[in-house]
Amino acid sequence: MNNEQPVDPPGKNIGLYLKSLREGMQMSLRAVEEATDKNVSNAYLSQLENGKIAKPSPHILHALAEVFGVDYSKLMEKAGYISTSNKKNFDDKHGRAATCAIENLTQEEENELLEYLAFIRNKRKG
Amino acid sequence: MNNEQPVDPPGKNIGLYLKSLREGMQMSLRAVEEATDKNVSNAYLSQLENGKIAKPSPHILHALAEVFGVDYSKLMEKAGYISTSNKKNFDDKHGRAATCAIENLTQEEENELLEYLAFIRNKRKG
DNA sequence: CACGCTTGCTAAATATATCAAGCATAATAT
DNA sequence: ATATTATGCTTGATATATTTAGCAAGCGTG
Repeated sequence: MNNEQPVDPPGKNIGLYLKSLREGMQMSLRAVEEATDKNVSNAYLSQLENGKIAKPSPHILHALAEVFGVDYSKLMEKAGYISTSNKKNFDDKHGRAATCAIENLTQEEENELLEYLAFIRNKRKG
Repeated sequence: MNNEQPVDPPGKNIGLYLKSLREGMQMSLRAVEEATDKNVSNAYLSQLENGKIAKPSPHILHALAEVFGVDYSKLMEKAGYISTSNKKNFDDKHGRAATCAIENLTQEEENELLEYLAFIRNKRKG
């Protein structure tokens, strides 16, 4: 049996994720550096986004999570610090639905996203 | 008001905690090393216990948590990766409806939604 | 005592995260 | 056109995590 993993290069997952977050916010690398109060250098963020960092420290992830307004635990997961089973421990221990990938939404945001999701799904058909 | 923190020396808290755990289990440093499948060397554990390590990687903490049968998040907290306020975030942030209505996204959809979310959040700031 | 073995620890070596500085190119202003 | 700036990226340096090898003290046994 061929058991090869999709061979995610070590930090590729979180890298692309962080990049999409930053670009979504239309922030430059240096803007993020500023926003984190210099806690994350632009150089480092670049390497991070391009999958050149294997194990970024939680402090870094925490700073970025705050800037991007996403869940710390989400970044920890993408960084490989919380396997899915672990995530269950982290999150679900206090009774939260572990299945949703986009977390930390206000009700309003959730509504808007649902609307947008409908839109892009529809668009695809045509 | 006297606001002094107990000035915990960097790794002292978790060090003593780990040591008490290990001794409680009556395991030698090398026994723990074995139990973690060599994921944590005895030498490193020694330094850890004696407060000589500032930021042990979550992987290490995870391995130890399993051996000692304690909560990963507990160790993460002792290591300073989850401040008490963060812990609240970690655990009960989703007190807000655990109903995440946005589920079953393709990777592509997720990325698009994240981008859009970033956009509307940014827009809001004005 | 001498021998093997265990234990906690440390020193030297290696690996990796992180940063400051700088490069190249594209955009923008003068 | 040219100077200025913004942006993404690479590089060289430093700090620190983590490992391998090894020491010194203790312990039981022949």
